[in-house]
Amino acid sequence: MIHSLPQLLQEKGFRVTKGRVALLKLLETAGKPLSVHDILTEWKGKAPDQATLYRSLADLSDAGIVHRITFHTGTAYFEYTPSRPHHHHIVCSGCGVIEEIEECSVGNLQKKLMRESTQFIKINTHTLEFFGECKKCVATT
Amino acid sequence: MIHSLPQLLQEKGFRVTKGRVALLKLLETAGKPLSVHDILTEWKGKAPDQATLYRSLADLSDAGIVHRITFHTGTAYFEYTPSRPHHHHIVCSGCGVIEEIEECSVGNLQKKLMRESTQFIKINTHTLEFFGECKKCVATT
DNA sequence: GATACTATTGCGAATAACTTGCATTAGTGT
DNA sequence: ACACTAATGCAAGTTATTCGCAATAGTATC
Repeated sequence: MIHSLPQLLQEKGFRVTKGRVALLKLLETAGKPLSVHDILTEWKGKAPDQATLYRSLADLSDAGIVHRITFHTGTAYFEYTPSRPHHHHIVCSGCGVIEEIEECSVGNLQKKLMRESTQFIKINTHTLEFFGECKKCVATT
Repeated sequence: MIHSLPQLLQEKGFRVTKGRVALLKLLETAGKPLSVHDILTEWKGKAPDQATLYRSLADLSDAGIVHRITFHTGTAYFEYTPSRPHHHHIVCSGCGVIEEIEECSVGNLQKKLMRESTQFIKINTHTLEFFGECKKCVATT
């Protein structure tokens, strides 16, 4: 870890509050995307208000410290980004377990699109998610 | 068009109702993904109840006649599938305009994942969406 | 350390997207 | 024409997320 979490917040111009440090620590430790619901239950009693949570996540997301993903269910998940580079996921349609995929092979396609598109000039980002069934769920079907 | 819309419904075991035929026709004619909100406003007065709409779309989606996509905003969009093969989209972050992408280069990655994943045995589908800025929006920024 | 300035928080209510229960309507096969 | 049940409409409920506003707590300055 290059920066401490408080440093990271400070550098991005945020105030170093207990809540935000704890939120980042939680996301960092989780090592997988968490939904707001996940975060609230993980935190039990001492959880911040959900409005605060949404606002914090929005701010941190704008600053690039966390990454917001939306799976096909439509609910948002958040990941701590500094420690992990661009990557994607496979989600199990049965139990919802998420596996991380390091490889991303869409770079070339993206370049090609930018050259060929009639309407688009700039492509900022992309999402790529796979859906399937994990061993457990295949076994119980 | 190989099948008429009523035939299509019938073959999949659905009843041929005015509403569902009209819904399919709307989606087919639109030629782009529509949200439930889009559909309701497009239809103005004679629109079906939204509960009916959601139920119909779920049924048609299960039957593979329409395809459900979720962009990063979290709201669901629906496309008429029979006339168009597997494809993806670029969405403009400014105005929301959607362009279709024919090419899909993730087949190899998907095969590789299935071989290498420790948890996943089966991959059913994937989503790939690009986000960027269209000419108009780049110009006005 | 006291003070001022404003980002951040908590609380309550509001909104958007979607779902469910149940009685009614309308396709479908006989 | 009749029976059977899928499909619909209506009202209410749920879940995810946002907003307004007053209270609180970092931060910089003195």
